[in-house]
Amino acid sequence: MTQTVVQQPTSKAALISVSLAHAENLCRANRARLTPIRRRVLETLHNSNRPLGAYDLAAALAPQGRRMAPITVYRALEFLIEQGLAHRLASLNAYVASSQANDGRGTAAFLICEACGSVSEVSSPELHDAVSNLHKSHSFSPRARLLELTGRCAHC
Amino acid sequence: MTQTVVQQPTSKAALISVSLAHAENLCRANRARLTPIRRRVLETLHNSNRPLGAYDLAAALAPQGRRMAPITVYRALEFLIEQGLAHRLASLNAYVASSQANDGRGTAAFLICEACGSVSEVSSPELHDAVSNLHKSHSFSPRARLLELTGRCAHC
DNA sequence: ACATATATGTTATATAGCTACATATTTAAA
DNA sequence: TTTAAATATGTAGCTATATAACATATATGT
Ligand SMILES: [Zn+2]
Ligand SMILES: [Zn+2]
Ligand SMILES: [Zn+2]
Ligand SMILES: [Zn+2]
Repeated sequence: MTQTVVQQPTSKAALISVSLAHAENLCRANRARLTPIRRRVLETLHNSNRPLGAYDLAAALAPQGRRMAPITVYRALEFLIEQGLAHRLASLNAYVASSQANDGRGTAAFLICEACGSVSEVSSPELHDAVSNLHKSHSFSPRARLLELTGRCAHC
Repeated sequence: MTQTVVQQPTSKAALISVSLAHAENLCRANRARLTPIRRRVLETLHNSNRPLGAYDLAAALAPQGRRMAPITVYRALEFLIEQGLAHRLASLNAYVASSQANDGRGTAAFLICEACGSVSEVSSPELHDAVSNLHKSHSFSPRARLLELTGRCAHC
């Protein structure tokens, strides 16, 4: 009996369309509106293999030579970040799409490669606990966490 | 036999002068030059009970109405950060003097209170290990760590 | 005293993010 | 299904943060 090995849809395009579908669902569930502009910003972030600045996005989202008004991009980013669909990297003044892989795994950190510019979102229960204990031991009520580690990735 | 309880020099002014003396020693050891400008920037940071922006420093360091050239402040900050005497808080675009208390205790994090603006530099071996393991498990060579936790402090 | 490296002064510019207010679109109520 | 309210976008100008480029001054080592 022969077995057919089906190629899983792991191409970049396929992964992105999965992410966008997830975003649609999430927003529907939250009664939040993933408008065309917001969707295009998210899509552009997913299509990029490195973080994009707000003005990069503004340029990417307008036709040749022109550029979308920066405020429009900032408003879309604010929405996406609120929904947990994107992150701001404070050390780069740039933005990335959230990785599905890290959903609901608690405290996430970003590994930022200075050589190739790539960023990966990672987490560990150990890290989550350490941060959590740090809060507790200082009676600090957390709202936002910013964990960015800069250096060289495995490949560089 | 009577015992004289000597008041320890724990006033703010005394603590600051200890910190500045430490800075002098450190720079001497590193053959780095703690020039008057750099020293004044560091002193101003120590005198503040909250982080200061570069332009705040520029205003504070020039006589009434005038302001030091921003680039001068940025150059001084760059020096202080290189020497480990100050930190940049990326989530605030602001700067703080390093706490002596955290010297050589590995990875430090900052607890930033949104209500009162205070910042404390904290650490734990647990946090240090968690970050360290995260690096290792992703074959990532770290250079800089950015750990900022925003919320409400014990007092607020 | 000289040469070199380091630090500061001066001016202009780049980059990032936001305010204010008008218009359009969507949603919910009447 | 009008109407009203809430939400989103357009447009213009502005504020805040950070750096580039080049000249001058000061310190350091020979
Ligand atoms: Zn995420
Ligand atoms: Zn890399
Ligand atoms: Zn420190
Ligand atoms: Zn507080």
